[in-house]
Amino acid sequence: MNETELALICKALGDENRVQIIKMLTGGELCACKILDAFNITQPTLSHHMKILTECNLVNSRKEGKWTYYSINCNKFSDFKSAVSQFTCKTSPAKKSVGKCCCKD
Amino acid sequence: MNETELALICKALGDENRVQIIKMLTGGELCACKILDAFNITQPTLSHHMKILTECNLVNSRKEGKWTYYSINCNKFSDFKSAVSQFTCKTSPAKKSVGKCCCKD
DNA sequence: GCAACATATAGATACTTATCAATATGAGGT
DNA sequence: ACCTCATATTGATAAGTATCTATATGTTGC
Repeated sequence: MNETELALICKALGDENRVQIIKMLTGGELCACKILDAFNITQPTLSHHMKILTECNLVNSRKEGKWTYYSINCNKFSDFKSAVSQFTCKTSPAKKSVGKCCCKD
Repeated sequence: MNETELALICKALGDENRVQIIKMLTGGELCACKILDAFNITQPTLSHHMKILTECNLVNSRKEGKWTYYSINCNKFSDFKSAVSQFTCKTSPAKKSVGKCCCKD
């Protein structure tokens, strides 16, 4: 996963409502109305959030009759998790600057 | 890590410049000027991005003389990674709706 | 076909954000 | 003290976003 896509997914998760939605969806597929019940937002607002989550492919949608069901896109979500985990945390020693910035070496 | 904090960190990572900055910092501590060199942005813009990254504690800053050095806050970053990985991906079967929404069961 | 329902879209508004130019702050060196 | 350099802050602006109300679309049942 490249940085552009990673940033896009992070942006999608950069809203507490949407994090909560993802959390709900980890329990399995849910219909929009059920998600809506859990929040203090209007139906169009939920629709907006779901669009953001589906457009970055983090969430799948499926229509069945009148209802729309949402679920986590496991493949994309795994990609995201592994992209995040690839940022390994090296505690490199600080470069000693002897009157010079590191940049000027 | 609660959802509020997770969303805050994701929002910080929801900008491609900042993702790139984090990526650079995985190689170890860097001074601001070196980061600036790598981007096509002005110095105040970088300062703005670094503020966002430090205010959510994803990045440490350290002053040494005229220079400011940035590094990843490994603890916070680990917390973030584990919070993300805790969203396990259950591929639960879709609830069969027989003329009813799942919500109305 | 029509009414009821679930969801999406359009349009408006308030808020936030990314960016820049200009300026301030603070540290070192002369 | 003054100049230079690195970074932060301020203020402005354009773009993006979260939310709402109102309306459109599409489905189901009568």
